[in-house]
Amino acid sequence: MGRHACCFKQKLRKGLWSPEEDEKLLNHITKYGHGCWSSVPKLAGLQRCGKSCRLRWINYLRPDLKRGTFSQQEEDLIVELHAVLGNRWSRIATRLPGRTDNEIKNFWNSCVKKKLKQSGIDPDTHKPLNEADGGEDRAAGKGNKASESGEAKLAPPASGNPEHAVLQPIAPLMSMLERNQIGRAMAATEEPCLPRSVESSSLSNSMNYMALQHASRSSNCGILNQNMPLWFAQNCRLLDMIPELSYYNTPSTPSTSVELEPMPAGLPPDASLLPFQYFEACNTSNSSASSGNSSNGVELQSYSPFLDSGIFPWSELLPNKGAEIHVEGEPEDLKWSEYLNGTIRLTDTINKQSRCSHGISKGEKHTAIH
DNA sequence: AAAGATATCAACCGCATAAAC
DNA sequence: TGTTTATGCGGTTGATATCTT
Repeated sequence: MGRHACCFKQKLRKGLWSPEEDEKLLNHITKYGHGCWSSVPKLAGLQRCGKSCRLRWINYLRPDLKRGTFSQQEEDLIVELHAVLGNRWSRIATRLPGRTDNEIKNFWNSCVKKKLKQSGIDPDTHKPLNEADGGEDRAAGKGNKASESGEAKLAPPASGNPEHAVLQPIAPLMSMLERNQIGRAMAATEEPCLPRSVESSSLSNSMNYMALQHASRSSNCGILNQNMPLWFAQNCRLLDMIPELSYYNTPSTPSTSVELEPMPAGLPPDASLLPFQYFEACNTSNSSASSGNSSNGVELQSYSPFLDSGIFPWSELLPNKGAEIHVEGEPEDLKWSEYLNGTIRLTDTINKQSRCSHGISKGEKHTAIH
């Protein structure tokens, strides 16, 4: 279809919106809501197509828009979400209240991409550039189905050996990990949204890779410092809380594409909203780990490639394997130790996210109406 | 100060898909 | 069930602003 039917009508204005048009649209929607977009221009007295009105409202006139420059936290979040979701800007935008998909897309294309490249990271694959140039870059190139559909490809260094890891600055990712933002960002993900076919070992290696880089940096000499075991445990644990990442059920097959398991029967409809309930404690060898650890009658998956990739005795790093999660505290104040000790109440996190993404009122209406 | 290069961002285009008929 | 209409999304374009030479 492409162009909306109303766009074929004559005398429809195109291009930048005038202040008068903005006012008309704003007044109309404020009074009556938008209803059917195709009827909005007529009702509002505008010579625009409905599509154009919708876009103008969503990207500019909506009162809950944040505008302004992106904060470092937002930037970090975008990078990490892009690594998981790819170019699904609308999905990413749902994690950044007050930001539009268009805004994020522009920010990515004009700023973040460049920064990542300068840091030696391929913005498409989130891999080191020198690797992206290699054999695998065909996967990221044009004509690649996955690439075109916006699927992110997480593939860290081929070798999981820290000595072989190419240490590149990935400050945004690491700083976010350190601030627990992945967990919070992903906690409200509606459904497992990674492509069904993803290299699971790449995901795990990616995190290993990130961790190793962090380790290298934090020790200033490429040697793990004494805090690393905890750090590793924390982040690896966290990944299992992310439904997109925890949903793989083939922990040990290296470098093979795997099909995601379907949602287990009996899972509550919104179970994917409960990532923290949908994991157990990271010991893949213990297939009975789910027993006695099911929340809402759900048998929890046992999977953690991150912990069994062979670099570290991951499982040994995790205290309270299979700890039941319950809570007491505001998510913002969550500490890693709380994750590890199982003292987080997931619903708090989700409710918080929910509050953020709905009914956002900043009290500040943007003033950019020309 | 002027010209060209680069960055930014609003808006459009076309496709996919859901909903209505 | 097939067709038409409406909506949403991501890619792309073009105008404007800013920077560099």
